[in-house]
Amino acid sequence: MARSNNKTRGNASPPQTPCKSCPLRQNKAFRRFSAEELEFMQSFKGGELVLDAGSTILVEGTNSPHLYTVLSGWAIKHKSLEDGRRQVLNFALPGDFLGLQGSIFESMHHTVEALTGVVLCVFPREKLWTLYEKHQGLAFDVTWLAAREETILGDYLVTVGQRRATERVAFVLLHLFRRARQLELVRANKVAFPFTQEHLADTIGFSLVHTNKTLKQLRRTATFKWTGTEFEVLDEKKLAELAGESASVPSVRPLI
Amino acid sequence: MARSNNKTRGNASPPQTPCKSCPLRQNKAFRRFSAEELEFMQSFKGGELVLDAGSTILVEGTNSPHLYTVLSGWAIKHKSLEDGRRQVLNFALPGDFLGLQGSIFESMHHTVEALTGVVLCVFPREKLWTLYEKHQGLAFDVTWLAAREETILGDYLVTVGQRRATERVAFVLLHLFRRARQLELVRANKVAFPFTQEHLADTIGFSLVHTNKTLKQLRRTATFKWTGTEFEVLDEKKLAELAGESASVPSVRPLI
DNA sequence: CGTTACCTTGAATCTCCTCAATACACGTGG
DNA sequence: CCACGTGTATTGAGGAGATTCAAGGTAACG
Repeated sequence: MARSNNKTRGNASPPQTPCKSCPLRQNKAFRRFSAEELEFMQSFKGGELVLDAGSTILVEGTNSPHLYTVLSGWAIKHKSLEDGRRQVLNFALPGDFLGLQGSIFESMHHTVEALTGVVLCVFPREKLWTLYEKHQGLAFDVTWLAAREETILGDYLVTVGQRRATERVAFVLLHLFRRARQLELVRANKVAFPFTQEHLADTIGFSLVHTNKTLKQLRRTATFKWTGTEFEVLDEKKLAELAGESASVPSVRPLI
Repeated sequence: MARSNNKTRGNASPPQTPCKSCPLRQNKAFRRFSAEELEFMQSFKGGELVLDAGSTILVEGTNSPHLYTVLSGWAIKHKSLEDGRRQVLNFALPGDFLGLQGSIFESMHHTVEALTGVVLCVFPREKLWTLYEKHQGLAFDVTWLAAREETILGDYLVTVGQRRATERVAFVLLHLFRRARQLELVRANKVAFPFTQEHLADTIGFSLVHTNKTLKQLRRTATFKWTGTEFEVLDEKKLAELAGESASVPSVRPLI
């Protein structure tokens, strides 16, 4: 279940990263932008926002004048019921785009919270329309990102609705591992997972206790280790089998 | 659980409906298109496809050269695991857009199946790019539709992950009732629901038997009637309370 | 060195699943 | 017309799976 953690501290205007030399764009997972596109992104970008772990980035039911791209760090998207039950919808990693719903509808339909310290690129949402008018390639990219989110939510819905306990845990852990690997966050099959068993429980729709017992059972398969923050995959093939079927992680993607 | 039903019969080129006089556009729920937009939609539209109930419209893992808009009828979007377990992701009603994933990724990530006879507007996907280039308003609409799908999937994920049995059933029934009402398919609080308890079970992540028993329990609240195909709401406020919290149905939407 | 956050485990209970049987409506072919 | 098969809805019984409650353990941090 959720805990309340409402601090939102952060620094505006830290040392800026020019889009041309964006560290994320070095990664082959992101499609190459043209010079004009990069120039536009630079003009679109209103600054950077640095937030501590635990900060709230966007709030369900409210509206932000900004769109964000995660430059570094992890965040979590979730929705809550009145009595405190909480469902994690998805995780946000570097390159992920946040706040589109607020620019399209009257308000956000979920909350986004930083799991680690994060650096966000900030875009004023009133310029989103300019992007559609002047850079159709980027407009298509925005649609791409929305469609990808839809795909992930669909995979998670299948997981929560149909998979059994060990499958659910294996599926989510492997999915996050593979996303992290695509972003070159994995070294020697190890990656820092900055979330707790409670986050995992709220992702797969189980209680914390049952999630813990399922993890205990899964550890006997010796397909992974997860101690403290470090997650290590020992037998990816077998873990993928335990997950039932793995979620697709597109190999090339846009970086708005 | 799923049954296999692979017939795909249909008639191409039936009497065509010109976009200008599209019956759906009479409905105030859809935003008004400019003359140029209507003209483009007319040129974008490649024809109409009429399919019987049970027909498969799009198949997970494959790719279709077409995009579709539902002109009339109901369809269901679902994903299956190898052993036959099936998760319904969403329902498609008139005005809903189908096949975007196939135009953005290598293939569809879910299957779409007609629940009733349906009439679909057919669009060649290679012209989607022209839409982005020439009609940014429509491009934004495509993004809007993708974001709306994301919102609904998020609501369903919360429902399956966190709500208890009666809440799940009430939530989905009310959500579909309200979507149907927006499309003027509801007369005297009654609407034809063209799906079975098995479809509902696969939507909320329960077995058919347990779904049936939950329905029996819910009927005692006298908030609705559901006999045969007809669904009638008797006490919407109370039903909404039983659902826990209702999903948003945007009041104005685009019709691609 | 106490507090806090997170992880772990056991016991009792309840929710939900599977299996199995029955009932009903409908359409098809004899 | 009736007999039969099929799809859907309903109900009971027994057991697997998940929840809640409760307690204890460990590492990090001031």
